[in-house]
Amino acid sequence: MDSIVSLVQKCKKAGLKLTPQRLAIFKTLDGNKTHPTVDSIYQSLKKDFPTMSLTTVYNTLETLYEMGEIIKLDIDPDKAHFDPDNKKHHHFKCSSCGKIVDVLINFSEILENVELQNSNFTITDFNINFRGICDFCSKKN
Amino acid sequence: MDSIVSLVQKCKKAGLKLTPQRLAIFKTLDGNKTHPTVDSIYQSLKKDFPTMSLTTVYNTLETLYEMGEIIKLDIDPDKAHFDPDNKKHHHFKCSSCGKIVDVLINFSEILENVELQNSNFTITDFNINFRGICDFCSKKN
DNA sequence: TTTCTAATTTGTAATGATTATTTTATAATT
DNA sequence: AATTATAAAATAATCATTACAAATTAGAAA
Repeated sequence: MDSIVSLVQKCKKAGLKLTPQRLAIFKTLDGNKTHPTVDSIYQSLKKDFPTMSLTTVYNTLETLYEMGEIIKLDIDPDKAHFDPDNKKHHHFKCSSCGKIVDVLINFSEILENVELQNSNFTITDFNINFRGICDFCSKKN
Repeated sequence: MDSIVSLVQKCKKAGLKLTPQRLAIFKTLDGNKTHPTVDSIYQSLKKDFPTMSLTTVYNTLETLYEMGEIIKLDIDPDKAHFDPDNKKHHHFKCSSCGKIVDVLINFSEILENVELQNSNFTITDFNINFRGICDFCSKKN
C-alpha cells in the first residue's frame, strides 16, 4: 500500500471521498504486518469509531484491493486476510497458532519454469503458501 | 488417493464402514482431475443416489482428507476444491473461467531455500497457486 | 441367518463470512 | 449555504460449512 499521503492523492484523483472511516482504516493498515481480517480491523476501530460498520470495512478493503493497494490472502480458507504490503512476497501459516507471517524470499524464477512447460497459459501471478510450526509454538513443546 | 481396492482395505483396517454412498464418492474421486467441490460431487451423485445427503459428502471428504488420501485446495476462496491426486503438485486457476488445472512441475528446491533463511520455523508443506488466463479463454478473445 | 451395536446417513438447524439493499448522512464542489 | 454524488450504516439475504439429533445400516458375533 502507498503511504497515506499518496493514497489520499490517488483517492482524490479517483473521485473517492476521504471520510474519517476510510482514513482510519488506511491508518490501521499502514505498515500493518499482522495480516488483519475484516473483523479484526473492525474490532480495533470500534473503540474510536463507535458507529463504524462492518460493511464499511468490507467496502473499503474491497476498494483498496481493486485499486491494487492491498493483497487478499488465500492461505486461510476460513476468512480473508489482507496485506498492505503489495510487493511480491509469500506467506507462512502456523498450523498450531494460526499466525501468518511473511516469507520475503524472491521466487521469480518459478514463473519462467512454468511458462516453459505451459506455453499456452498466460500466468499473471502466483503465490506460495507455506505451512508448519512457528518458532514460538516450537519452543512451547 | 489410493486405488479403490487399497482404499477399501484401509477403511476396513480403520474400522470404517463401506457404505454405498462412500463407495460412490470414492468412485467419483478416482482419477478425477476436475478438482471437484462438495457440491459438484453431491450434484453428480444425486441422480444415482436420490437419498444422498450433502452432509455425507462433507463427512466423507473430510474423512478422506484426514486420512491423507485427498488434498484440500486453497486456491478458490469461495469454496473448497478437492484433489484425489495427493502426489506433490500445484495449481493454476483461470481468472476468466475459473477452471483449475494441475501444475505438475517439481519445486522441492524451494523448501531448502526457505529453511535456510528461517531456521527457527519448521515447514511441513507448501503449495503454489498460479493465476492467469487458460488456453481456452485465450483463444476466445 | 438373525441379532446387536457402533458407525453412518440423513434432514434440519445453526453458524459465520460475505454480499446485497435501502435509507440516512456527509464530503466535496458550486 | 445549497447541491449532489458518494459513502456509511443498519439490516436482510446468501452461501458454504458445521453441529446436532433421529433413523438407518454395515459388519461382527451369536
